[in-house]
Amino acid sequence: MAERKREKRDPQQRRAEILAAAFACFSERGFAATRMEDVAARAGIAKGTVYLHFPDKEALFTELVSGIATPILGQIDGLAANEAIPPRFAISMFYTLFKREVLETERRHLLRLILAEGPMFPAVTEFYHREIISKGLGVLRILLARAATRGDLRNPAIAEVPQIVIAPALLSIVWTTLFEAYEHLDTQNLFDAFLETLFVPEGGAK
Amino acid sequence: MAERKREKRDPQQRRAEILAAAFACFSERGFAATRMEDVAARAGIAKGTVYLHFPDKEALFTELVSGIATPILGQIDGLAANEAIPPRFAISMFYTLFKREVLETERRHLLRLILAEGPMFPAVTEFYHREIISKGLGVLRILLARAATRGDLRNPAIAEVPQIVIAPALLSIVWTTLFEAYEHLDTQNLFDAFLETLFVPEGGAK
DNA sequence: AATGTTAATGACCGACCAGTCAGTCACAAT
DNA sequence: ATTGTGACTGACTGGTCGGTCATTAACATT
Repeated sequence: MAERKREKRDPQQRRAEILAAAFACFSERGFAATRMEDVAARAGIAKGTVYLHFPDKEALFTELVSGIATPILGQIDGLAANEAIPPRFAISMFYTLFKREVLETERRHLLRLILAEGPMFPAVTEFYHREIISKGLGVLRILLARAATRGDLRNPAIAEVPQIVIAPALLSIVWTTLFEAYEHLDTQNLFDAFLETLFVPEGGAK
Repeated sequence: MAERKREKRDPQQRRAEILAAAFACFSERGFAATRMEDVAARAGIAKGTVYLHFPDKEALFTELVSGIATPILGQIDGLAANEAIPPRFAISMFYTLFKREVLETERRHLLRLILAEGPMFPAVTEFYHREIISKGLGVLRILLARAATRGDLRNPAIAEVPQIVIAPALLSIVWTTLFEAYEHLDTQNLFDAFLETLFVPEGGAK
């Protein structure tokens, strides 16, 4: 039954398969509860093979969470570059991007993983702060400052606390991965209502 | 050295000591990484003794997280009861209460625990949604509706998404327990700026 | 003082699992 | 066909830890 034949692979491809399997396992069971054998089985290989590609469980985990994040980076700071884009539109795009690329994909589990396992892996937390949070806040700071000078913000003071923009995104992640089963949250509505609260209504800007 | 003598105790007190020790251990290392022996040692007793008070590790954990939350409940819905209290003030008090009773105490670790271990313990998640989140949202819904009819809200539509009010609180928990070491977040400022954004400025109300 | 009662102890058991490594097999080179 | 290479395998090891229980100590009763 399901006789698994030995099969050589391109190392890159094998690596990717292991990472994909590891992602699935870690996502649904957490770091501690995931067994290396589970990962191997999911990747369709033997346990020992995993160790040909990653030194140990922790390395597999950290490489995984670091690797998945990087691709998103490019998209983010593209938003601040073009000064012609109205700040409100840019932040709206930020939410849309977040929704489409994270919240509604398997990547949302990655974020939960970082929230959950972060304290156990300071290196991962530090990496995320440096590469994602810090850069994201930088972009938001620019956008909010621009919005403030244009008179687009109902409360210009929030330009000093760009974390506020992240708050609904964080909430949506936590809600959908914890409470969605008990009570639905309309994230689109959440983001829309929040944007409408931050920015003065249409026609209010000069 | 430190010869530990046998010592009988009032069962209630012993229980409380074990729960306190368990809270400390689970908070700082998570469920999986905490050993029952750690808990026992921290409580100053032998491992077997823990099992005289709790059937197993999981029961200890769930009882712990359920038990600590309950006391906060009373304070919360006191805020909605009195109609004379202006909604803005009530929500401001909500943040103050949250800051003083959760964010700046050891209880903040409890919240992180639920975020982190929640998916592993559906019973706990369900309990929290039912007893805390759901009730809290109910109160917020009332307060926001009241504020909307008084014309206090810059964007009345948020009365339909009370989760928005929770978002900054959630962010503050996650930030302080994950990123505070790398970048400070002034939570008072966060809450103040957010309140100022939600509500029309002084004198704007009727 | 002797006896009974019960909380407390910690050595022990067995399940579990990260990581290893001697051996195997697919494929390439000759 | 034969041989060499190294990716792959999975039984095994060493250690860990949740949970048990025979024993012991503290206290109560007589």
